[in-house]
Amino acid sequence: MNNLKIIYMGTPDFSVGPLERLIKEYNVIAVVTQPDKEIGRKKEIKFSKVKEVAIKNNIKVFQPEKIKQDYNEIINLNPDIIITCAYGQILPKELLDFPKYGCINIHASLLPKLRGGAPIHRAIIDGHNITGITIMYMNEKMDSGDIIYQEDIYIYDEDTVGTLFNRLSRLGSNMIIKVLPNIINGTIIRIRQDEKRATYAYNITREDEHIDFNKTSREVFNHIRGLNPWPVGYSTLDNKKVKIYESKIGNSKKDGLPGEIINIYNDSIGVKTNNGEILITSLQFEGKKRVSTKDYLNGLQDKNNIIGKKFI
RNA sequence: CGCGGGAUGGAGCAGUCUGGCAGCUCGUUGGGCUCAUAACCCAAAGGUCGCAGGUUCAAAUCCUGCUCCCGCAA
Repeated sequence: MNNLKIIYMGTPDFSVGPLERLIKEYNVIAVVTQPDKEIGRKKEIKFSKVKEVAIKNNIKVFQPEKIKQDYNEIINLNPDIIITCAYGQILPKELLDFPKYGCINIHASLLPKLRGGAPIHRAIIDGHNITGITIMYMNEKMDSGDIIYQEDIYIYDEDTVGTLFNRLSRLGSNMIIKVLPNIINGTIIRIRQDEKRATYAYNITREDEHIDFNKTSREVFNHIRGLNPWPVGYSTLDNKKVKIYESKIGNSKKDGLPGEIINIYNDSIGVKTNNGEILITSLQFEGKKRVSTKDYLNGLQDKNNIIGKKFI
């Protein structure tokens, strides 16, 4: 089994856990990840964690701009199986058909629900109580191949994308190790996805990051934690962009327009929503650092004059 | 050289334009009040004002250079 030649494809931090486990127990001959991107104000080029792990373990790294055209090097390595995890590109048919044991994907949702690039964010934003990991065969359509194995996990109110990310990454790592022997010896059952029950988790756009206080308190709460710690939801106050990191559901019945600040508490500000109040407990104004709402309030000359101001 | 904001006791900020005693809201410590308190009252400690140089009788404040942090855009 240690002779099994695995090629691993993944890009974000989420992909690191499974990669490390596979390196430990199998023969990963190459890692494929998205091309390096310029990051930040200074346009520094930063390697992804996946790339760093590969380099540290002396594993070859490929970063094709378009794997649809640029896959010969991968085939030349003659992999027995390709395992992907949030790689970010669709593999061409030639590649899908090549490995003896196929191409396997680790996806962070209970397929056919939440196909696409942002399943963890969408699971929280959409208010799901349960999500999980699906290990599946890949085909030419995004996340629609036959299911091999699934495990589920609860989503708690305390969860953010960050915490859920960690748990799902660990779960995915364990699951691929658990199920890989069965894939090799052919003792798994392929289950076709029910297309009628398919839903989609598209990548988060700029517009998706805008917090809409016309929604219910619960929806706003889910929206905020569904974007934390990345990319973080935002709104606008006094013509300044404000990122909103954390919130709680409030219970004030005060009247007001959605987005209006209706209460000031010790460590939060109460903002009117469609059906009540949301308490903002951690935020960041443009040009400033992230602060707790308590610190923000401490810095104001007159706390009370923010009452009635409106998040837009 | 992509655009912009910022650095002031442990935290968040005001003061900079117009140079003149280091200030506010918290936190910390001590004391008081209270059946009690995260509430209230009194007091104290705590700052090379990011770094380096310049102008001035005098610089947080004006001038020059630098470092670090952040928002946008990509």
